Amino acid sequence: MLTAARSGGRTMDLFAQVKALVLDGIARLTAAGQLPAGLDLAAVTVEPPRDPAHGDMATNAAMVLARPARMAPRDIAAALADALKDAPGVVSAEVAGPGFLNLRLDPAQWFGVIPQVLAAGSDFGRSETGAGRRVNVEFVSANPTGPMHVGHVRGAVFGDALAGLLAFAGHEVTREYYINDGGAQVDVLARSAYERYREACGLEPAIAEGLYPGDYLIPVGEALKAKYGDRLLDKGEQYWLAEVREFATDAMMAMIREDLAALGVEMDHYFSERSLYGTGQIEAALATLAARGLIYEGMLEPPKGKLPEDWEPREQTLFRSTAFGDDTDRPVKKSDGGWTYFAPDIAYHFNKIERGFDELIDVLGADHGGYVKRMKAAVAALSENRVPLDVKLCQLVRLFKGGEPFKMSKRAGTFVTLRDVIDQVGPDVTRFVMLTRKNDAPLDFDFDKVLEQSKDNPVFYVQYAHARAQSVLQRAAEAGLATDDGTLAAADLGRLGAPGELALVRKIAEWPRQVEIAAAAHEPHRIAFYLHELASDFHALQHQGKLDPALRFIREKDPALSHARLALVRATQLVVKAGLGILGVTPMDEMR
RNA sequence: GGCCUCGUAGCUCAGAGGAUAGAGCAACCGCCUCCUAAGCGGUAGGUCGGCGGUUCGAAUCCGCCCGAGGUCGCCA
Repeated sequence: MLTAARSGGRTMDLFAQVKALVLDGIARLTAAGQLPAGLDLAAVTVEPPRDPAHGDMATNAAMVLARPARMAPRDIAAALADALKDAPGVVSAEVAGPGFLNLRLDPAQWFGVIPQVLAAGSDFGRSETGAGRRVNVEFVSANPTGPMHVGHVRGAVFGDALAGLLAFAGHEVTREYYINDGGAQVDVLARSAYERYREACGLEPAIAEGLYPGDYLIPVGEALKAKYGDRLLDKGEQYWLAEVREFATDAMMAMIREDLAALGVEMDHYFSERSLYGTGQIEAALATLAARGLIYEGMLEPPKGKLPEDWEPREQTLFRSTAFGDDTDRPVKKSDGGWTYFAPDIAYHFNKIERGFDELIDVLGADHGGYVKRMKAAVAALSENRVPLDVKLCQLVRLFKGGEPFKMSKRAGTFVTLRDVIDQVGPDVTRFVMLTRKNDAPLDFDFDKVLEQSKDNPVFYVQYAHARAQSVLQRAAEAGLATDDGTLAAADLGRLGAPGELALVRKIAEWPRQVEIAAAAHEPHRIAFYLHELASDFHALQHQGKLDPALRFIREKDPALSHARLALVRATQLVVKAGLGILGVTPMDEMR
């Protein structure tokens, strides 16, 4: 069974295979009457034990089944051990602790992963768990009123890596950007651009308080002059506002797309908030809710504690989000009759649902935390609980330089844009560092430390593993050894078995499992941490060769052994490459 | 005051309900005639914020406190 390592052309997870063995063992015990029928096996897991001394894999089956089976856990474990001890690939099965069953595998099972990796290349670890599921990942969605600043970078990187991760796990993924071009902020943008237009026409710009003062609007003003000449001068706002707004918004979006491209992010779809207005889509979404009795005219309780100064009770149009777990119902109309931000957002999510996505993910800044419940409520209501919405909140990035906090201030001109970051440290470093923390933990970003070329810097540590593998393969080729994947895949892996080699191949074998765990949890940072561990095992093994030449990868007098070890090196490199690929980081072949 | 996120080694952080809680940095002790020392090994370091509860088993799930940040009708 364990040698049937592939299924449907895709590599299978060794842990999944062993779990299948365990489940098969349970089935045989059940058939033999040693276990009652109808047991729920959902909680049975097969995992690498924390302590390697406990064996290769451990299952909790006996402890999970003890209560429903009304048996002592160690008795179940003993029976299961007996059923599994002769299973193919299993060397021993021992009962331990409160009822763990520790399994030891023939090392050949572990090393058998290597040819799978070589055959699949950097596709090794791709999963089918998401097959047939369409996921929409909405991220960045920065207001189209200026260039992207550093605060947007984390969300951009996180969303893109999450999308890559889900795609690797078999989902059909759409990366989407919601353009907030429907609110008052784009009118402000238009007025700001208009002043720059006046400036381009030789007049003194009047950039009042509240307008956007940034230099990036100067070329927009010049472009407006090129397009309109002086036709917009001395005209009332109603004359030019809509046109200038569209022109400026387009210019801002062009700039943002360039920013994203510099970071290596490419969206599949840009969705304009404005396109929801005047097309009946907001009304239709709210009508859908109204038809379910979820829209009503009513009065809201004032918030607890300190009241806003201008609070006065008012009847307004409300969405009954409390029916879906929100703390209070939420207004969809402002007092002037216009929509609140929430209304088009409801329509936008309704649109996503109607496009047929099976799952929605919104990546937002932590300051939007208060928005999560109502949006989940809206999606649950609109999809009748069919489509889950997961909202991932990204915490702040704290900037440092040389260990000192880096104060940002628009006024002082120390406003840090995404471009500033990319220009200084490059997209690969930026991306990797942003992914070395959970999304909901704050992150420190030190311009000096992230560029440090040492093991203290996880980016270089992982990159170096890839480069070092490349260097070893290069050396081998220079020594006259064949290093193509076909030759390596055919190597006699029975020659492997040193402790460091086993540790490394075990880590490689964990890759498909890590992908599935990370994808299920929507946590790309797990990939970054896994890569660091993999790199560590590889660097350690490489170092063994320094202490004992017999353990070097390249043994010129023993080509067969060299090929086996080079196969391991190459497999490591391919997994590093695959992992970096998910994170959107370019693997380096050389780092001198 | 309500809600959200967080609280793990001196520091920065991992940790799908599993066994004696891990990694990096900092500290201390070592390792290059050598496939990249841009690296590797060892020592030391903990009432997992606190108290209860659920469970065979809790850093993990639930409740209540304490602390940090965010947020709270007509901003997006």
